[in-house]
Amino acid sequence: MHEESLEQKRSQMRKGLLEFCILLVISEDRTYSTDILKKLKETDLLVVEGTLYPLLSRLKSQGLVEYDWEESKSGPPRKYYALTKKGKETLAELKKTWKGLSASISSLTD
Amino acid sequence: MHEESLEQKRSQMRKGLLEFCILLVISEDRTYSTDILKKLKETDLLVVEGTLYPLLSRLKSQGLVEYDWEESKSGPPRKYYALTKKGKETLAELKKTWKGLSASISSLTD
DNA sequence: TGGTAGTACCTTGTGTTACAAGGTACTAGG
DNA sequence: CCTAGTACCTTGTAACACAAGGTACTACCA
Repeated sequence: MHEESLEQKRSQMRKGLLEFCILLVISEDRTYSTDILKKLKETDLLVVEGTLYPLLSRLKSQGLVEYDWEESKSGPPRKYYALTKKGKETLAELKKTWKGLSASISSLTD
Repeated sequence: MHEESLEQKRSQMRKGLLEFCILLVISEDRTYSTDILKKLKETDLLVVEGTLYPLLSRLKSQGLVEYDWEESKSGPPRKYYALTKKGKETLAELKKTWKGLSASISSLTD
């Protein structure tokens, strides 16, 4: 409510792009959650654990990503995620959508 | 659910940008709902009435837009919307956010 | 041995919101 | 006066990000 509406709108803008960005990050290299969080913070897309875990599960159950367990020297084992074939195809489509969208909006912002 | 997930992701991408785009459209010129819907369709951002009306009410109650009634020759009177001072300020901030975001994502898509 | 810190996984509850569907009411033309 | 076109709005539903809380593994050290 109240006067945090600007920040609320900002996070709303990020929201819709989240899933897309996570697919992008995973497509670069197999990674696990903490790493993903770190990379997204670097690119201005704040996410928290409570958002990321359910999202990864969703992508898994949609067959877009898969994971392997890997031991860690500094704690419990990690789930390393990678895109499946279907995930790569979906990502390619989303990139097109993104290009179209960002072009449309850029034309409005002038 | 099932295999509409691509389209679902697409619409999810559009979602977060919707409010921003509506502010953009209104900033160009005072308009009313049907006109807004038309313009958004031209730029790939599909919206429906059931989404737009509550959204406009929300923007109104946040003090970002205001409206005047205007008679129409082809039906009931229309609410013509325009940005308030606060709306313009907010939009300027959102434009910055958009620039940052789109730059970040573009750097990932290469 | 057992206590603390760090890391990693996951779940539950809440509020927001887009959308589908349905509803009211005004104008104009036949 | 009845239909078509236009414009406004509401209700119910499902998805989703986030906050908060929880479990469990490793390593270090007293």
